[in-house]
Amino acid sequence: MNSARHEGSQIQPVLRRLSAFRHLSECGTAALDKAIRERVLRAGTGQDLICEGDIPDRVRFILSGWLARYKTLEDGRRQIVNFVLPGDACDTMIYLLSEMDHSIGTLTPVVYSELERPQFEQLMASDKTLAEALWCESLAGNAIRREWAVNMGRRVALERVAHLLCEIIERLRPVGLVDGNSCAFPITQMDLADATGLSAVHLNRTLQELRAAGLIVLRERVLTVNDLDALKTAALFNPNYLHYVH
Amino acid sequence: MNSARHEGSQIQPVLRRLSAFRHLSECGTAALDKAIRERVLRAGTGQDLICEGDIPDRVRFILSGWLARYKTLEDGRRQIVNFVLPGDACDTMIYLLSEMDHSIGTLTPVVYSELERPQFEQLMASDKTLAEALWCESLAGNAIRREWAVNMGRRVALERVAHLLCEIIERLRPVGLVDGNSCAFPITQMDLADATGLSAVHLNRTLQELRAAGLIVLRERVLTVNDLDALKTAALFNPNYLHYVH
DNA sequence: CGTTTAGTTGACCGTGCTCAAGGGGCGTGG
DNA sequence: CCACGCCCCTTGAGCACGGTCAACTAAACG
Repeated sequence: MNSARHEGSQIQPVLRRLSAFRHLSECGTAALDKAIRERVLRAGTGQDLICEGDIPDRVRFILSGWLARYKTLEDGRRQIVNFVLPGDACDTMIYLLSEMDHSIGTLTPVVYSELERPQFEQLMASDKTLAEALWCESLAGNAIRREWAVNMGRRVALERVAHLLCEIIERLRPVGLVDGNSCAFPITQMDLADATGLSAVHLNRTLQELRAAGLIVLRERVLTVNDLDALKTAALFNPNYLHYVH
Repeated sequence: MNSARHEGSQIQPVLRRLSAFRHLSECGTAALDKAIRERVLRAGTGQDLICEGDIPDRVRFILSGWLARYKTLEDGRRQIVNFVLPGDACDTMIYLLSEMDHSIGTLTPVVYSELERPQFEQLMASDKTLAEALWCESLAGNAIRREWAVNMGRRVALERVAHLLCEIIERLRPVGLVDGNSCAFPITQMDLADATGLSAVHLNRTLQELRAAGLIVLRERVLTVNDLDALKTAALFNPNYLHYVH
């Protein structure tokens, strides 16, 4: 997370992520670049960018760090319904809704850019491929949520955790955050538990099972997967739902 | 399901559903009406409108009947990731993606309208409030999927089934398919099980628990809920995620 | 009238949860 | 510099929620 020092140059993840959906024209790239640099902010771990019940009036792009969309039940049970990773947008057109139905909070220190509605609409109007890429990003987010429903409804704990790890790796790869077989993995087991619908205790045991099977190495906030195909097989992972074109 | 006899007049559900998000102008209503009547089709129970892997090239509006979005794992486990009810669209802008990541199949006989991409884009361009309503519909579908993640991850069987029933009622109500305390409920327990991530046996027992508690009456394909507030309390149901404006 | 599909019930079992305790790393304050 | 507290991870024991397998009934259907 050393991005804070030169945040102006940290648009890379967004460009790389959107490029996974559409080849961006120079004009679109320039417009995006300019809009994002306009207002770069940062937040520490455990802060909410926006809460359930708030009125959404702006769109954000994540430049570095991990966040979670989550909902909390009255009695405290928390469910993470999506991770938000560098390059992701949250959310295209969200200001059309009158109220947030979930919260978005940081799991690590985060650097992000904020666009007010008029700026964002201007951006969408500036370039057709850029607009399409943003729509695709939104549709792909939808698809991820569908896959999570399958994950929680029909996969057992081991498959479920393996699947989530495969997804994270395949989402980090196009934004350049996977180095060989490893990637930074800055979140806690509690976060993973809340994302998989498991208890923290059982999540811990499931990770140990994955380690014992030689499928993952996870320590000191670094995830290493030496045989990704084996992990994908264990997870029944099919990457089609990520909708990358290249 | 007697809609087949006079399908030309069955645009009501779509109008009513979109009106829940934005007041539609006369011009928008007329354009929508015209576009939908152009090509009305029907399908029997158990047919797929589109399958995982297919290339999406058109948008559909459901005029009557229930469908499910679902995914199937290699070993046959099925998960319904969403119900598609009368008035729903599937899906705004879907043709931007190169391949379907899930299937959409009928659970009952269905009457629907199909729009090719150019027609749909023309429709979106014809009226601003209509376009916004369609976007809201899409964003609300997103929100429903988030709530499902909470449902499957953090609610126990009884709460989970109760929550799904509350959601269905609150989605059927604005399209005029709730009559007093009752609505047609044309799907099987197997479908409900696949939607809640439960086994068919346990779903059956959970329904009986809800019946024994006096929370629901479900027989002969009709669901009656005499005390909806009690059911909502049991489900920890908060309707904010449906994003209805009126 | 036979066959299929949907719903129901029982018995048994296993995955994953709860409760509880303890260890290690790290930051903070005395 | 050390003590303390906090957060995160780990482990054990017991149990319950929900799954699996199997049989049976009732209704729908051809």
